Amino acid sequence: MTQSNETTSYRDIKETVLARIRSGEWQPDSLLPNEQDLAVEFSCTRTTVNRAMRELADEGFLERRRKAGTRVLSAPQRQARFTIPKVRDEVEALGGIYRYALVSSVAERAPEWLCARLALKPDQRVMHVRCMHFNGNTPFQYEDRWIVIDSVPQVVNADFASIGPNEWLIQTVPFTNVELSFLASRADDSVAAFLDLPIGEPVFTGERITWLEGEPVTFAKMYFAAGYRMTTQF
Amino acid sequence: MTQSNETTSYRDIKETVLARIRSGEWQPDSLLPNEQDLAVEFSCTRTTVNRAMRELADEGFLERRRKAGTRVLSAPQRQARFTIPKVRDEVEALGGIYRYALVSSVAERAPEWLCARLALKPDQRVMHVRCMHFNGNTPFQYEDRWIVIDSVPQVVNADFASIGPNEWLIQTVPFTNVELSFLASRADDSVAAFLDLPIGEPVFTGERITWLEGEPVTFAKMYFAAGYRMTTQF
DNA sequence: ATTTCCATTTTGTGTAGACTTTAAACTTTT
DNA sequence: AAAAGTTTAAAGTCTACACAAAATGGAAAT
Repeated sequence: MTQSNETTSYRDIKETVLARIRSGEWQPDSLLPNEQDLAVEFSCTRTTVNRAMRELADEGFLERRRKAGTRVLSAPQRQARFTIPKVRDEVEALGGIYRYALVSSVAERAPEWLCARLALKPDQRVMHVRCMHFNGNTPFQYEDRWIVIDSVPQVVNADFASIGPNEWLIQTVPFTNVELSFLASRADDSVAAFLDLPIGEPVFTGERITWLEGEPVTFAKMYFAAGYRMTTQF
Repeated sequence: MTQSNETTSYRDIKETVLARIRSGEWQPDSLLPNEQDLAVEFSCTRTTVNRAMRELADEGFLERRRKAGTRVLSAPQRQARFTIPKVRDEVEALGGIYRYALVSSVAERAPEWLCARLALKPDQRVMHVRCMHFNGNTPFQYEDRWIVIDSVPQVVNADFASIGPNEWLIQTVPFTNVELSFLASRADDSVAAFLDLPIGEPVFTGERITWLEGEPVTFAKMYFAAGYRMTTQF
């Protein structure tokens, strides 16, 4: 059969299902008709229904289990998707001019807390890079980063005066796993100085750990300037 | 033809493609073979290749355009997905015992800043609910929330002494749009008192605005206890 | 009453093929 | 050249059907 312009598409099905959930016709926890029945109702194939339902499940509205069927999630486990842009893009999206400055770049023995955090051997060496990201002349982010030399030997030759460690890493090593955290920390004297804040001021802070096939690659702390907020819509 | 146990599945294709990207075989910005050719290479149908590539594009690794083909994204626009659990679930996931306490619940005229934030008419009335969420006896989150009465008339009869406003809203009104922000704020005297912190301490703070088909429903500020961090892995 | 095992149901994924939509690339006209 | 129209390649989506895999619910065995 051919796909006429009156076909029910998987998009239509998604919308209809969502509408039924919102209207209360399909209550939370209730079991939905199976795919075959829905295919009949929407007069399309099961394949099309399957795609619609699969996507709704991916998006966190439904829960599906073989044999058990599909049910409406009671607490719509809606997930916020935060895009993690590169600082440069973030600044430029604000209409600002991105500027980068290296503060320091030293090879050193990994401090104890870092060994614990990344499961490093006691004497492993790391490259410790500190740098600033500006929006024009205004501090935007202060970055404090450690890169595991054993995992990325080329790092000893990298020129972090001309390129930020994040951009360098992205184009140099791939990664397979990331752990990303956000928290509120207080500005210690160096953070305060770099971000031009009073000491003790609240600072929105990100921490990022990156691995490549189980090998720790880098740990970064990112301190954002006053007033920063991370926002998403869905 | 039937699906033997030696079939290449869309998962295999995804893995292979990712591996090729990581190994550098397929450079950023380079154009990939078209679906038909890949189907031949993987000896499967185009349908299967399509699913693999579509998902990789959804996940932010590829960019696809009709006629133009599929290319590797240079800056893998990886998105972090934070699940936004209900406080109760979050506390229970920590192995704690969730306890809830109402602080106050008053109907009032929306303050000016809120009118601006939610695009309310000057004299619209809102229900102002303040409450605490505990992990055992330890403060976990202080919630300061406003609910637009015109959008949710039933709210005037809700008993927020026995159920938290968030749980009540979830089971009462659906929503279509959400804006969620996170920031670091400083504890003012009331936040400090509720969370048992010194005044001025950094507090990880969430703000959530919810709409139903364009109508503003609620604005919530969530102040998290000291040491809170929001984490995700991918 | 409890555990083990099995049939059955429901989703998951694949094949094969066709039509649709988009937009890049080419061609013609102005 | 620049604009407008045309061709065409690639992804997007649907049909129709088949077999696979999981897990539930009940039957059988302990």
